[in-house]
Amino acid sequence: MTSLTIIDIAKICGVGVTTVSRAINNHPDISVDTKAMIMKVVQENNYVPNNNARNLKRTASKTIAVLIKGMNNPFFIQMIDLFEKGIKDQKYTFILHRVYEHQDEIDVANELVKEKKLKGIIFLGGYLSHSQDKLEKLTVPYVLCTVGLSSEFDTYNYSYVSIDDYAESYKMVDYLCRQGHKRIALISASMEDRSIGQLRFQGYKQALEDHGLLFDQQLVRPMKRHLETYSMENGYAVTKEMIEENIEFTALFAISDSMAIGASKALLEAGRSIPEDCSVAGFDGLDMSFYYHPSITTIRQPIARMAEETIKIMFDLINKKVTHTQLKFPAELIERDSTRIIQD
Amino acid sequence: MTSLTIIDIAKICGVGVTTVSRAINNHPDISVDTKAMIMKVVQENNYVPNNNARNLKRTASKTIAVLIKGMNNPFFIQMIDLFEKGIKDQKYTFILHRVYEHQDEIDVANELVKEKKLKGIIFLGGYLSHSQDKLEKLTVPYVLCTVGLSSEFDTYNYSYVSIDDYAESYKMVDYLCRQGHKRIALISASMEDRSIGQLRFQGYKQALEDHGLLFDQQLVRPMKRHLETYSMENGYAVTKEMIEENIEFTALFAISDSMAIGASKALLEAGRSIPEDCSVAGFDGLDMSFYYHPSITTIRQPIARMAEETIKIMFDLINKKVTHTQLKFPAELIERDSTRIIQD
DNA sequence: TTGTAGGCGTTATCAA
DNA sequence: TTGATAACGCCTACAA
Repeated sequence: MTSLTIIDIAKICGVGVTTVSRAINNHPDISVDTKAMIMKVVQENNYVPNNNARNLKRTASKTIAVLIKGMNNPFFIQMIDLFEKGIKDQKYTFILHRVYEHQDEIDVANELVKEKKLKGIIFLGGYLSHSQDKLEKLTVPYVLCTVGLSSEFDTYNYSYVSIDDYAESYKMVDYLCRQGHKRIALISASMEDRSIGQLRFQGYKQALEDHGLLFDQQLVRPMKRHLETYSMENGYAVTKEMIEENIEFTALFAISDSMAIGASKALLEAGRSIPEDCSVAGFDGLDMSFYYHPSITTIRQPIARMAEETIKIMFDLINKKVTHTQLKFPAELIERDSTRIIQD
Repeated sequence: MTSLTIIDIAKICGVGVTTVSRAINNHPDISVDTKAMIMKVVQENNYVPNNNARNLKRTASKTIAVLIKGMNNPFFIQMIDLFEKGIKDQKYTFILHRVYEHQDEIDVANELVKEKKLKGIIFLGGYLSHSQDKLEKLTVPYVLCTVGLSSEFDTYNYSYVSIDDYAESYKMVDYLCRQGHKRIALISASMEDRSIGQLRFQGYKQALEDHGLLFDQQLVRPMKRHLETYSMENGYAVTKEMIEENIEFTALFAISDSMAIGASKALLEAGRSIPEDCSVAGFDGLDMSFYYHPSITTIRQPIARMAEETIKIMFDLINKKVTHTQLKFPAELIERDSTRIIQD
C-alpha cells in the first residue's frame, strides 16, 4: 500500500504537478475552477503531501517550535496550551519539542531549524549557560521564556520573558519576616544551581539581612539530587530530614509549590499543624497550591500574560519590528491559609 | 549560513559520498581508518544529516511514536518517561506526539507513519470510537495503552494494556459500602462518555446494587463540560454545587484523584472534615493523592508495569512474535486517611 | 573497500 | 494561468 504522490494526483486530474502543487499550497496563480477540481480529487483519494519532500525543498515554512525542558512541571504544561493557541491564531504551525536534561538545547534547536525550516523558537524552562557565541549560532529569532540564565550574560543580546526571581523571593521572605518569623527555613535548589534557584536563594538571604536576621546555614536545605527536582517528593524528603534533625523554624519557604506541598505533608505527618506550629510558603502559583488544605501562600506568576507577551515578542522579532525585548513581570504574593503572624 | 551537506563532507575528506554515508550509518563495508577519519571531520564541522532527505529516501527507520491525548494528565506524563526509556533501551528512536482533542488519532498516526517511517505506535489516553475498518488502515503495529474503547469493538483485533475500569470502580464502591456508607456520591464523566467514564459509572452502580442500596440519581454528578475534564477545578465546582444543594452523602467517590482533591477542598472549605463528616475516595494513584492532607484513599494503577508491558507487546508485535495481546492489570485499592468506617 | 549515478516527492524557476 | 524540469540532501544499487 504505497501512498499516492503528487504525480498520481496530477495524472488523475490531467494537469501538471505544478498545478496540483499550486492548488494545495494556496498559490495565487491558479484558476478557481482548476483548483476546486484538484482539491476534490485530493479529498477523494485522501492524498496527503509528504512532509519530508516538502521540507527538503522548501526554503521556509510558517512554523514555530516550543522547546521545553522539564515537562513534568505543571507550570509549563499550562503555558504550552497558551503558546499553541497564540501561534495558531497567527496561522502558524506549532511544534512542541521536548528537550531532555542531558541535551544541549541550542544543538537541538539548530537541528530543528534545519529540519523544519522554522521561523522561530520559544525556549521554555531549563537553564542557559552557553557562551554568547553559541547562542548567536541560532539563525532564527528566539525568545527565552522562564529560562534560567547564568549571570555573565550580556543582557541586551536576546529576548526573554520571566519574573524577577530575586525580587519575588525577597518579597516572600520579607513578608514572612514582617509576620514575625525569625527562623525561616528554605528549601532551595542545589548549590551548583547558578540561575533561578540561585536568584531565589539570594532574595531569601537579602531579605533576612534587611530585617536584621542572622543567616543560618542550617536552615537552608538544597533539594535532593537523587530525586526529581522541584517535586513534591523532594520537598517531603528534605523536610522530613529537617524534622528528624530537630531543626527549629517557625516558617518554611520552598522555592516551588510542589515542594511546599511535600513539605506540608511532612510537617502534618509529624503532628505539626499549619500555620499554627509552622507557616509554609511556596512559589509559582499552581492550582494545586489553592486546592491543598490548608491553601498555600505563594507567589503567583502571571502565566497567561507571560505566554501572551512571549508570543508577541516572537512575532515582532519575526516581522523585524523590534530588535530585542526583555520583560520581567511582577508576580503576586497570594496570602492564604498556610502562613500566619506569630508573636515573639 | 547554509549548512553543510554530505557532499561537502565528502569533499573535505577526499572521498565519495557513499563512503561518508557508510560512516555515519554504521555500515559494515568500510575500513576502520576511513571511518574514523570521516567521523572526525563530521565532528569538527558539526555536520548533522538532514532528516528530511533521510526519511524521504529511507524505507524504514527504527522509530516508535507515542501519541498522547490529554497531556495535562499527570498520570500520562509519568508514563512517557517510562516509554522513552524502554524504547531507547532497544536502540529505537522515541518520538512523542501530541494529539489534540478535536483531532482524529488514526489520521494523525497515519501521517506520522508516512513521515517518519515509523515501526510502531503507542496510543496513550483518549478514546477510540473508530470503526474497525479505520483502525485497520494503520499499516504498522500499535498498542493501545489506557485508551478508552467503545464497547462494540471486537476484542481480538488489536492489542491493549489497561486496567479493568469497571472492576476497579466496583472495588472502590464495594469498599465504601463495607465501611458502612449508604449514601455515596459519585463525580463521574459526562453522560455521553461511552468508555472509561461509563465503565467506572457502571462499576459504581453494580456495587450499590449488590449491597442492596438504592441508586439515587441525585448523587451522581457528571463533571462540568465547560471545565477541563478530570481536573481539580472540576471536582471542586461539582462538589460545591452539591453542598449548596444540601445533598446528603457520607462518602464521595471521584473518578480521578484530581477531582477528589478538588472535592476535598470544597468539603473542607464548607467546614466539613474528612473523613469524620465525609469520606473521600479518588482514582488513579497519583503522587498528589498521597501528599494531600488527609491522604486520599484511591485506586492505584500499576503505571510502571503497564508501561513495561506496553513496550514489550510493541516489540513483540514488531518482531512478529505474537499476533495480539490484551492485558488488563489489577489495580490496588490504597486505604488512606480520607475514608473511615461509619455507624448506622 | 570505494565511487558514480539515479531517484525519493516536493517546490521553485522559467518559459510557454 | 499553466507545465516541464531542475534542484533539495540523502541512500543505495551497481560498477569499479
